[in-house]
Amino acid sequence: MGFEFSSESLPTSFNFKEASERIFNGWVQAGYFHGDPESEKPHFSIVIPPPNVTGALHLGHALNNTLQDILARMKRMQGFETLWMPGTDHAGIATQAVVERRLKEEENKTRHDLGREALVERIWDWKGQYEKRIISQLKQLGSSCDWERTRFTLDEICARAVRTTFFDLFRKKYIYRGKRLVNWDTFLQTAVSDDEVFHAVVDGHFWHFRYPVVDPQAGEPTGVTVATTRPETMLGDTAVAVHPDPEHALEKVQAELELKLQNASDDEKEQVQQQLDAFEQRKQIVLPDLIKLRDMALAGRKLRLPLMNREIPLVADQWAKPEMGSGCVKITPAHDPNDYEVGQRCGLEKINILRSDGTLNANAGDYQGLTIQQARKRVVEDLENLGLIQQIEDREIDLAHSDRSKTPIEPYLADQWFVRMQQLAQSAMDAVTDERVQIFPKRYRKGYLDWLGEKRDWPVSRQLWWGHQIPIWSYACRDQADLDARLVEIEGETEIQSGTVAYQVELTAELNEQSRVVGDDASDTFAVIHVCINEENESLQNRFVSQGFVREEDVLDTWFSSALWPHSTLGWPEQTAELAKFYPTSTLITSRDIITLWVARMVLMGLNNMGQVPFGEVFIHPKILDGYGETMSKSKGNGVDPLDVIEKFGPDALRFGLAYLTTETQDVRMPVQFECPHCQSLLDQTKKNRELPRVVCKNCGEEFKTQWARKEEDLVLPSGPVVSERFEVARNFCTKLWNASRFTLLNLSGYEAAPVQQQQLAFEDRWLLSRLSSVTGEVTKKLEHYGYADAARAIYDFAWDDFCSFYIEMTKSRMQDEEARPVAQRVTAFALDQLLRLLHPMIPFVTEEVWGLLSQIAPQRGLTQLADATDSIMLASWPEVDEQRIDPLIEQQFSLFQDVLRAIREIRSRQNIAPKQEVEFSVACSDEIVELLRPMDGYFQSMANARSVVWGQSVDPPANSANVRIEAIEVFVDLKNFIDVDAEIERNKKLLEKLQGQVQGKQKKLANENFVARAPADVVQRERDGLVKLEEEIRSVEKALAALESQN
RNA sequence: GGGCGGUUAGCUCAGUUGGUUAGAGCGCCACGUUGACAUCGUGGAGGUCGUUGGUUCGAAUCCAAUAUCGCCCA
Repeated sequence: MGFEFSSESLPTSFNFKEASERIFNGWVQAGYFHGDPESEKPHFSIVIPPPNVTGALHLGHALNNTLQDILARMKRMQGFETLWMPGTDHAGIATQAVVERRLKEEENKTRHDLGREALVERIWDWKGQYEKRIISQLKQLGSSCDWERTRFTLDEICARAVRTTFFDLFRKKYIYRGKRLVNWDTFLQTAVSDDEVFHAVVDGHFWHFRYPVVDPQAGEPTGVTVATTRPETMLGDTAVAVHPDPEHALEKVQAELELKLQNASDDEKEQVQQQLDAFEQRKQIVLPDLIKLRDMALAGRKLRLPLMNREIPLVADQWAKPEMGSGCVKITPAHDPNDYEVGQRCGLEKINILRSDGTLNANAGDYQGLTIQQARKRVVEDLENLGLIQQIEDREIDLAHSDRSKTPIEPYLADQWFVRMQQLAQSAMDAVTDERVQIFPKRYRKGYLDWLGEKRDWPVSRQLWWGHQIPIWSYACRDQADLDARLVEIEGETEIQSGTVAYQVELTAELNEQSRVVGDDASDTFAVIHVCINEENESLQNRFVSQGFVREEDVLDTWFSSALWPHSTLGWPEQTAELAKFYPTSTLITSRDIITLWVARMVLMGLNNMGQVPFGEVFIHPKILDGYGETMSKSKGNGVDPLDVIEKFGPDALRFGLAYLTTETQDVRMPVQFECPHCQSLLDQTKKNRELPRVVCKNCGEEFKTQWARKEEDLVLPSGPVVSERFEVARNFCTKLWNASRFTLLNLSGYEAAPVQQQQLAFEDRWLLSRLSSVTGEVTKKLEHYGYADAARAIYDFAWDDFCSFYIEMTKSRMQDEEARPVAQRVTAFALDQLLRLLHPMIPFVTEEVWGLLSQIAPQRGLTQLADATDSIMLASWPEVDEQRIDPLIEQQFSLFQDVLRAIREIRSRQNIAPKQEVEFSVACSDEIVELLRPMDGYFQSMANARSVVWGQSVDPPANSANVRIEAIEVFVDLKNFIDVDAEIERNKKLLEKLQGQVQGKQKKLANENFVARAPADVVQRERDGLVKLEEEIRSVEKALAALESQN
């Protein structure tokens, strides 16, 4: 006892720099983040979407993890045994590409110079560095992950899960090998997935050339014209296509144009008409030939492919667009995705002309060994010499580039392992359809279901060294006898019999039947035996190798291991206590761009391996865009580093700011600024200055460097971090909370805990407790349904407006009153206690700090039941709604008080009355309202420096007065000494005008027979009542106006 | 080309089942600093809800078309 805080001991803002690490380490050391599988409590578990180890975290990660942490912290307080499983992802291609690029830049070496083992070792080094950095970032954010359990998708536990899964799928015949057209990065010599490809428009050409018809009949065209942006691909052409029904196809296009003409505005009409005329003209010329060619195609006629001098068929296929070019199109199935489809439909050969390094192979004949660029030039020259080039157009081409190497992508036919999706996809669709997995917001269901509905087999091979190497050993058999002999041998293996090894036979003839690929490695293989081993077993593997089996070099798609994340991290395939306790996990929080790549695959793998969905709910959160609506990225220079935000505003502000922005429908636009290192002012980032190596501060004129600084003279400048002022709101809120807490702590001297009787409560106490209960309910409900922004707003408004602006202001006088003080202290301490708990999930650091301070001076708190404060706010229970305390009547009455107070303040302000100058006011209102408001007299004094004179039904306004009317209450402020009569007249006139406008609107509405007859009775009545009130109001304004004018 | 979402105050966003002449924060303007807080307080100005058409007694809200921006898929 006797302890008290002095204003000197409490600074006026929370020093997060000093406190954050101390507080966080305290939590870790106490083991509060640890999920106990032996616990009896119900579980709440969540797996982190593992950030990839390519680089540091950005603001999107900060958002993603803040949202998870908010839930985890709330659930812990609600009494759930909570596990938030952390970890990182190896991100195969992305990480390998980064390391390879550095290797090239710094040592001018390729991966082949280093070899597989050494490269992988380097990538592990990289991973070590970045994983550390990422985890440190997550911790600075306050993430309450169970750090002792941190996993990595390539660690031993995850590797075992991958191996077990792959073996299982292989045994079930869900894994098979096939050919597939992939996006080939000739620089990195690997396939890249579609989402690792970006498109860029480049200047190019469109070459038109002519293929002669073999033995043309009389009246037939002697050749066809085709066009391409990649002339060298003609070496791999296996057909030319013409539309099967050119007449109808053209009619359709014409009909569309005519429709467009009908609907076109006058400006556009002319243009559309021109298009239509040109179209008709073309049709006259092209159509007869196309019909002939179509007939020739159906008759099985051939063309002669120049340079290669081979015959290729003319085929009928809808891919040929009769309205474009000549209406015919060359088909290169092995080097174009659309042509590949045509090849499949028409049973064409697929001739691969490329080697993996981007040079041409033996199938390219004389052009073998050239690069693509060289071959392009030569092919064009040679065709030119043959007189077969008809036209060369300049054209902008949309060209696919590899995101990793920034070089153009070549479509390339490669051996790939696939996962058969038929059953797996169906199971994942069913899980969402029958709501075992619920996706929020609901609109994302459609994309998930549509994508899975295609049931496209999943190509899982990646031509990389960084990843889970595919556990398959293959043996190529020369002939049937060889195969038979091998099979006998294999069948004899004990491991085959015991089921730890499985095998498949791939007959080359069957494979060719499916894809008919002509490659440069065409061998005399008769069949291939693939063996898969269920777990790492060196001696067994060596045995197969000694028998001539060769291990598959490729590794698995990263998503294969991520797909197992919810159960692999818990120890599967081992039946661990963690798995039993925490699987299925409760929810998954992620971003929308990986719903298909990741979420869908986790569902189907979870079902396959565990027989249960991996999570019951999925929440898809917004994306963070910059002020121009562009996604943030380092390459644009508009990326905000969460650590810069933490440095400037603190972790709580970062978190609260992000939660405050997480609405259901919107992505988040976040205008970005540079922070000047010289004067700390913020400079708006523009599309221009975000690309500069140095920027001049508009405020102080000094220069600072950006991430683009390379030159010596730029590098010496101090750097200006990229931040966003959108976090100011949250930072100010944290400071506000801190200061409200500071006030409370300073006023708790002599606090003694004791139960508070209902009748001891002051009017404002009951009001605050009522509001607190409502807000508790709202915040809880919103957070439980991912309504982060709503929850943040509700608690923000309550803390700032209700608690600070009203409750604390009102307790100031009670705190000075010996008699009223104890109850005021108890209620304030309780309210602050509850407020801290509600805020803790969003702003954990400042709430923990205040919690500790509050517990020093008020170690026991409560209204009816006293309880000792827990050591940490993390151990405190989540506030419960006390229905008994919700009192709508009190809230309504309180808002009347607020209205009157606001009216007095408004009059003071518009009359420019100095705050120190006391005013007198009178209130005209019913007796009931007098009853209610009179006890608040002192608060009008303390909060508006106003003294009441008369209350009641018949109040004569003072001669010199200003008035405000609120519903049935009219407030008059006596202005004896300081009235600005003209201003007051002006204001009343303006008000009168507005009111008259409103009356007219209502009168018009009520005069409308349709409205009166058809609108619901209560709506009509409301209009009538409103009209009466307005008319009363007008009368009082007119009265006031008359009084004022008589003064003048 | 298909799907999804956005378009409300200078900026960033709310706006529940259609029902008084649309809200918040920031910014702006005015006034204010001897104790919780200038990272603050009090007050004020500011928008007719992208456009067009429709449904309705009544539309920011429902429907259709259209413009524009973003994302995903092809």
